[in-house]
Amino acid sequence: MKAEPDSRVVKGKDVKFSVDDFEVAGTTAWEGVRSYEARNIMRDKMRVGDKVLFYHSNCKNPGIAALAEVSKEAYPDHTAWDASHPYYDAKTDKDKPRWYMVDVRFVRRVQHFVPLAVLKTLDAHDLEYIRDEHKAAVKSMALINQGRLSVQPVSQLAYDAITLMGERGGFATEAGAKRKRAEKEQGDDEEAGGRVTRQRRKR
DNA sequence: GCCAACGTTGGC
DNA sequence: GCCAACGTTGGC
Repeated sequence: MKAEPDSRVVKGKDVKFSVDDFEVAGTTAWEGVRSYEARNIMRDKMRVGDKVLFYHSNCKNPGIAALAEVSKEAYPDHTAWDASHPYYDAKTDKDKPRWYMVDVRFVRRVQHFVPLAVLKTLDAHDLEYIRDEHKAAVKSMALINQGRLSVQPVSQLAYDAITLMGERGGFATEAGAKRKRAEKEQGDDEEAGGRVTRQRRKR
């Protein structure tokens, strides 16, 4: 589930909700979702106790910041009927709720923030605790392939991969990852060069 | 600030 | 119901 950690004013109200805000709130109603696909996931799939990854979105360093869980199943999102609310929807009436929300309970921060940039380049990071099936699961995440969906399903394996990363870390910053990739490329070149040299010597 | 991806709107 | 135009999301 994605939230924006940076201040952004929509219709006179700040829609910021960072991991700090979440920790202070403890439990929060996931108001303001106005996408049918995201709504359907909340309404039809989410059940009390389901694990949640809390994601920092639309910010300098997007990624997973905390673990949470569903604490109340879907009920109508009343903010859709509040004309002063940033996500007011004039076209929905109270007799026929269109938008729903669930309650989500903060569990804990991840020890190591898991940047989207690292998830996108997992292959380059060589984490000893990440298996190929983890990599494949992360690669097929909606987070990577369907950037706009703010509430989305996570497979068990992708969840395992991300929680492991959150516990164990060991991945470099993005700058570090770039350096590592560059080094790897250079190493490959030298290796290739070495082979050519040996072949030449043989001849 | 740019722009790709994707959702919504509205003319026909 | 098609689809072009337009708006929004959100990473970079």
